[in-house]
Amino acid sequence: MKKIMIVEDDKVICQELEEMLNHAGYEAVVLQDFSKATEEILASSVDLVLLDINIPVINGEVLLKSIREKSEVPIIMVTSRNNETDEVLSMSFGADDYITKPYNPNILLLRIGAVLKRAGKNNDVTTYRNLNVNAKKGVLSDGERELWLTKNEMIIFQFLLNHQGSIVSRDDLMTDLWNNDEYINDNALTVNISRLRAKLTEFGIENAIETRKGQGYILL
Amino acid sequence: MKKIMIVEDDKVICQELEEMLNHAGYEAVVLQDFSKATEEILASSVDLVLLDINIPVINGEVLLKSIREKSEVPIIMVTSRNNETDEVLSMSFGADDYITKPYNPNILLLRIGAVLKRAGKNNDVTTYRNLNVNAKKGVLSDGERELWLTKNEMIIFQFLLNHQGSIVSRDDLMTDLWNNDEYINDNALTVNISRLRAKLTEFGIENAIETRKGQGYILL
DNA sequence: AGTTTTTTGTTAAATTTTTTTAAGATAGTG
DNA sequence: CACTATCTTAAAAAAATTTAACAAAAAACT
Repeated sequence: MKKIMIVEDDKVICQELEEMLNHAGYEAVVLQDFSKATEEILASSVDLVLLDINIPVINGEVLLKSIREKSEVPIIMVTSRNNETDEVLSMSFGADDYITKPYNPNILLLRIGAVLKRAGKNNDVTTYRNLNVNAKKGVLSDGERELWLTKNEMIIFQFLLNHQGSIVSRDDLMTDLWNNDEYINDNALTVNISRLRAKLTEFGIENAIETRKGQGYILL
Repeated sequence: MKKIMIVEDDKVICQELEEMLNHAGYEAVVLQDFSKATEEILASSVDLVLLDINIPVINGEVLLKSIREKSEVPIIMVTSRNNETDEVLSMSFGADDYITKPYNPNILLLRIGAVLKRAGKNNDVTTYRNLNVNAKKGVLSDGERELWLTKNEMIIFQFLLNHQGSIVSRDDLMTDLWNNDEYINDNALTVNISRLRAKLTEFGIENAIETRKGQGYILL
């Protein structure tokens, strides 16, 4: 479950947000002590921060910049309508999105979803067509069956997935796999690709990985 | 220069937008005929579409969906403030962002910048006439068909594209291809050019690469 | 620690795709 | 018209990739 940190001093709004987020399937956390905001947020390992620009003790934009120095955590700024330059500034300071108060709850949820989705590309669980790809467990599943990928197969698949639709050179894949530390027969890659393809075929996914001779591979 | 298609029926707003975008360094294009909107947009190879949800002839959301079926081109929806569900719906139909009318020009530019930046990570796509030349995918496409180039064909085409309108000597091309490492029959180049021409012809593009005897080739 | 199983890398032969070569045809130029 | 640069086509060659079988290494188990 995704964890969202609410940084907002109005107790009423805070509670409303908390309820709404919990109701929408997130785990809402409210920042208590604004004086140690940066530290608390960094330490809390949340998936997203909802940050009001008007908070006591520390200015919202300052906090934004200070978080950005240390972390890439997605941040949505909450700005007040009467100050449009806030929005412009926030974005250029590294916010992922902003929303003006008072906001429509549906839109807020939508934006949270969009930002998380964008950020989630660095995550453990991704999907490919009808497959769930769980990197941590090293398993592919289509709801019915599960199939294990070996370490190398998963490395390759993830790399292709992160570059889906683009040609990925064999060199890049080899660097990703073996980091050029040791010399490895470049056919080892071919064999691993071949094994990955065989597993995808077991799910009925064929020709997902195309060969572009002389250029690399491309995941369709 | 990034090309932006404006889909909007209010002539005044259209002109304002056009000026603003041009001033900001974009190339603005205004859609003229709403009845063939999908086709025109797909064929125009723009980098972004600014799509008003309230347009005549075809409903904005329908158009959005119809474009999305064929293309990944970034789309920002322009919605009216009094109808908030539009925003929610648009996003779920595949828009990359939306903005409510009346909008702050700075914010619009910011959003355009953000969306283009996000999109730009996926492909370094250039265009040639009605063709998209996607180096990462190694394909040419005209919206309908896709055709991929081999390594050498892509090298040549990119080189010509980078020097479009100028004569490129055969020697330069050969250096670009083989780096003068080894001796290669200079007819190899001719054959490669010939094959590239054949592929362009499949898109109906003929005489794009002209021969200038004794001097080289020129891409028109 | 020793055994078994799984994963990974290697090799060699087979296959596929791309590139080069070669040779005759075509077209521009003086 | 003669000369040369370029084009086209098909066949040959080269390069890249695939596959299968096996060996080595790593991991899991007893």
